[in-house]
Amino acid sequence: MTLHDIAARAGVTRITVSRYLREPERVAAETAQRVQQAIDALGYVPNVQAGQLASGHSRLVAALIPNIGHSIFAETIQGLIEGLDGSGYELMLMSYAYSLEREVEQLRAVLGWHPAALIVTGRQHLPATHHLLQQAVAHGTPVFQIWDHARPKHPAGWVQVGFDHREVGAQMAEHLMACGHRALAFVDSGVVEDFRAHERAQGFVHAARQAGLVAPLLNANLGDPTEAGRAALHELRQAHPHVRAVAFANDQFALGALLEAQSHGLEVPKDLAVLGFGDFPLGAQIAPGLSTLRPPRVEIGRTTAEILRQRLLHGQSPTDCHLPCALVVRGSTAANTQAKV
Amino acid sequence: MTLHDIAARAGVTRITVSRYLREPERVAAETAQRVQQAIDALGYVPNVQAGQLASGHSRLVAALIPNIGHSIFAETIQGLIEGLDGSGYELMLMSYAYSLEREVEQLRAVLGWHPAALIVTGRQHLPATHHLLQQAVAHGTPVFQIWDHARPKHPAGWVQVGFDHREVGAQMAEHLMACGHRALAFVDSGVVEDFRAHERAQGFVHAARQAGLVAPLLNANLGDPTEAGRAALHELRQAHPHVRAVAFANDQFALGALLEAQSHGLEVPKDLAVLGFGDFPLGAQIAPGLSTLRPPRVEIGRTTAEILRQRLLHGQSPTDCHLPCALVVRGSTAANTQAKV
DNA sequence: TTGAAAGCGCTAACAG
DNA sequence: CTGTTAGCGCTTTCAA
Repeated sequence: MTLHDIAARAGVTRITVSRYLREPERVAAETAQRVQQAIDALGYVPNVQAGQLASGHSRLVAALIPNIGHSIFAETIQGLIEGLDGSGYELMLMSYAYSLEREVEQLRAVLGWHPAALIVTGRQHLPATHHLLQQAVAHGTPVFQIWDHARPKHPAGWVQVGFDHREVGAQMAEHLMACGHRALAFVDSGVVEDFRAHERAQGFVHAARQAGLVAPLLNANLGDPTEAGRAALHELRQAHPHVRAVAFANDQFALGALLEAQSHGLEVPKDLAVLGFGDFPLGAQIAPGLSTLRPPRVEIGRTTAEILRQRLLHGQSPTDCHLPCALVVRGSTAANTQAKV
Repeated sequence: MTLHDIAARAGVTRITVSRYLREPERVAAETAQRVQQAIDALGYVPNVQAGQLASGHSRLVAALIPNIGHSIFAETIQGLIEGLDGSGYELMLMSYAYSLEREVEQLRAVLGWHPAALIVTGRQHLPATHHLLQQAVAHGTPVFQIWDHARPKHPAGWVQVGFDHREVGAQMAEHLMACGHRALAFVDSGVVEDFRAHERAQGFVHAARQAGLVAPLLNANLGDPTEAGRAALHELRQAHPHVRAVAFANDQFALGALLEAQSHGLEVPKDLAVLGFGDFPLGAQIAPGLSTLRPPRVEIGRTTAEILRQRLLHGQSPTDCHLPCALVVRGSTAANTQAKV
């Protein structure tokens, strides 16, 4: 089923059908009608790949995501898809399970599809990845770095949509200090490639040091994150029994620690303040509610889609969008506080 | 950067380069080396779309998912991606937010890419969707229905990977009855298009009726599912105060209900047994642990990928894979029971 | 307003 | 083992 079949049935040539599909106003009304009838009758679906090959224009956007199973990224993807809906662009998703080697491979594979834009997560990649991205940019393909936003500003062609994770780490320390705490600690992710978690950790420790405090930094175990949070709290209480306020690289760790603390009879937040990151759904349901920083999960996807459309359709767009995290104070850091959302 | 450039640099013609890429053993070792050098030097990436157009073979798999944001589907996608990794096939993902109208549109859009296989969620679609899928099958494109498995068996070309949701509903009723309960109820999803939840509800009510019981059936509100679970329990206690065991369409509802029950001083499972579906991570962490049915989230993705590879590479494959749910008994239905996983 | 010719980058089939 | 010819389904440019 090709243009040819439609053309034959409508009594025109292929080019007229093609033109009707792309610029219907340039075809006589009466011809248009016959063509449309033929299309409907035969259930014609244009071959996108042939069209792209001939025109040199791609309608494909490729996104490289560390782990789609993580709900935090799943919502961003959902936002991306919704934002792209109706634009004519399709999304090709690659998930590399936090393996940077696989990221390069996936990038290589996807480049063969000649995507109109590339979306990558964060700023940290293997040199080979950077090299390929540079080439793509040089070739006119915009590259979006999402879930991150940091100075120094990247060169032209690159777009950042996200927030500064060091700054978020600092926000976390400042909130705990504002609650009156001086004995702080941070539990970082044990996944080496979770660079953004490490930046939050650094931001936290740095802010504490600025305030004259020394905040110990632990690494959570791999495996089930809630279990890891439990274990981390256990370890922390052995090694640093004086600590009264702990921030975690994510809410799952924090939740595990909260449950662990309670099961040992500690009162939260009186004996121990607990602060998470991510605003996962359950933090609002448990008692006490989990204080946390809420990243703009869906907004990152939607904004990226929006900038993408501007860029691809009109050639111009912002190169930069800072979407800050919101501090959500619940009971785990501030006694007698209503959920402030 | 095309085959031509590589060929020129290696002192051969395009076809030799093309052949080297696809059947390296059919090229002289010495030639192969020169070609490879040229490829490396110029950083050549073959144009997938041109190749597919010329060969008529597609290396694209399209998947239609109700909602990627739902972690339950996110893990299936992760499984799919992992299972497809290294096969040379790429995944194109479409999420239609449980809108069947959008599902048809997305299907239409993706058909233009001439995918090698289609993956759809469940068996229930608009007639237009069914029609298009039929056409695809008639054309030799296999269609996978995932997250569902039911008789009567579909015609050739279709593959089911999942489980029978009515059966799961029955399993839920049977577990509660085995715990000694006679006053049962089911809280179904309020999303009209969540057909699989409705099937679980029907299976539940049917199994209860077989046992001579009348189990009331409520619909949860839309919006935040944990809140909806809370509200549903409230409503249930007003309308059917005698009920002592409730099953829910998913764990989030169940969790909300569990928390609601506890906040009203009800003892779980003594005063009220609570059973969920999905085995979301938190059910194991809270006290009492949430009893639930665990669907093979990741396995559905992996198995689908496996069957897909068999089908696309060797032409033959099972047409059917039943992956049952596991009953996970924790404290919310059985007092003094260890988590049995 | 419509059509003819040429070609996008690659591969199939056959020939050498 | 390598090359030639033809063409995948569509779009571009130009001419009618």
